[in-house]
Amino acid sequence: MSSELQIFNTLSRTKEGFKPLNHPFVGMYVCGPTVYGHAHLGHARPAITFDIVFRYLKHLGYKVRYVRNITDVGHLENDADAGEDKIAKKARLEHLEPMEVAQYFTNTYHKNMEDLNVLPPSIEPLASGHIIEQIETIQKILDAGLAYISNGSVYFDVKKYDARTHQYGCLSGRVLEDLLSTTRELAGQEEKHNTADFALWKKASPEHIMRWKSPWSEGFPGWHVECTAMSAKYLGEEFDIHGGGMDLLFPHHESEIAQSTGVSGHGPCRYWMHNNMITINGQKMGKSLGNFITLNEFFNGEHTSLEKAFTSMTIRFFILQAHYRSTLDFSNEALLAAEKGFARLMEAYKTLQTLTPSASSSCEASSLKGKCYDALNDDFNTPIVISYLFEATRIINATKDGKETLTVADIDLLKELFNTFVLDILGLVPNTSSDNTHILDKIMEILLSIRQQAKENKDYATSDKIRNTLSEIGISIKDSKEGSTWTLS
RNA sequence: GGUCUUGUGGCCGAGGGGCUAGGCAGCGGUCUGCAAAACCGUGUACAGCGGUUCGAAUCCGCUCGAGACCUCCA
Repeated sequence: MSSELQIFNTLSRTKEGFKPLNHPFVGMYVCGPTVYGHAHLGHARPAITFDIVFRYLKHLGYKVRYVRNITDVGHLENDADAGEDKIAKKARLEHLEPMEVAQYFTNTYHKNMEDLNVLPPSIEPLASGHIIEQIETIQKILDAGLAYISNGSVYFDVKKYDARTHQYGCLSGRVLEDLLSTTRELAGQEEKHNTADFALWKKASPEHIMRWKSPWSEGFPGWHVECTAMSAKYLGEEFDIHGGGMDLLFPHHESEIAQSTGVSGHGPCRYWMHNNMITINGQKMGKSLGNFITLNEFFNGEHTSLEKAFTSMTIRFFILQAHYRSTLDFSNEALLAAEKGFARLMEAYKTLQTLTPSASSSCEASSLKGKCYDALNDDFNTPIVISYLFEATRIINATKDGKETLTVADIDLLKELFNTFVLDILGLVPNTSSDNTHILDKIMEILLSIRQQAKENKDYATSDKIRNTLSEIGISIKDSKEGSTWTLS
């Protein structure tokens, strides 16, 4: 490859060459889901974005430790139940143990991720399993004089922190004075010195069921400490990449920087990466807006705004067709287009295995590999990679039709291109129907030979009946000079 | 109101001072019993108005539109 990996760092708002702190090791932390609901399309974006980062860094030979947390405690709700944990609320409504709810949605999240071919992270720590570490982190911030205790709760003193020229707002581009004047007044804020201060520890109200003992009160950790405590525990006080959705930029990641700096004197990582949002009718798909479609609904088609079910690979391909820092607008039409495009790509992969080599190549296939590396090195530009893969697709199809020729070496090069980029790095795999594939293969072989016989006898009623009936159950037949092939849609 | 981002052909989306992005859809053809697929050909696209420049979709300014964050959110 001719270029080096460049990563867009939110902190500097520029692309920077990637240099790991301890070559060849790379530490990466990504904010995972809060497990109080089914994962929706929005959740698939960071998962797939950082799956690509994870896969590509490993492909480049780095030894990556990828930590992605599960938030099963600590997020406050902004409604009548203020102060009550989201997970606890759901549990009370359904008469379940909070941990039962968390476990249930963790399980479905894992299933969804597996379907999307998202590799599991190296470590997936639970917030509830790291209360002690969070208490220790809070204590260190108190010792540094950057937090105060108020009525059993502990708050981060943003003004004091900022006064030490640490610049609260360096990541999100905010100015503390503006924050102090624009932060909305909410109920239960009288414990804070300033509205911009954020909770490190919250004293639990009597009805709050998720609670732990601490030096300050029986309660639960605040919104942002878990990531600071767990990333430091598994990746050290400074690591390479911290990722998450753009909506977490402020206040979550800004506060993480403040907490880390309070503990160690510097921010937690070298590179901050943020994926953009998936929109629906131009608006962010999110829980609070109620305009989200869960991944399960995509897979089974049971949602009013979906015309049909879509496979997990269509979703993955759809997401990879846009750059991770751009918004991506969902619509049936866009997804249908992704579905067809993906099918064409996978069809070419299949065709590639059956190509007959020639003595010379009539087209230029050898430069594609380098171009794909260049695209990935340019801040993981997957849409550009895909455009080159379609160029390869055109060459493959034309060669099959006898309009272009390829040498054995070039065919091998294209096979390597597909194996490396499509399968390994982009993580796109052919849709598989079941474990009975080989049986299906045999049955189809028989059906196609009967149909061929019928065609030769000009018994088109029979041949069409076979084709149409198969089409109804999702198997499409393609006829060519060499015979008929079939695909599962 | 503050901070940040953004406006590309019917749709989704790259790119980003002079070089065809790509996919889907459409149209015309080749092939085919028919269809599908595949292949070939096919598009006055860069919100508007000014400015800088030999040259702007790309840089700058203004106008208009959209979004994100400021409150849990991927």
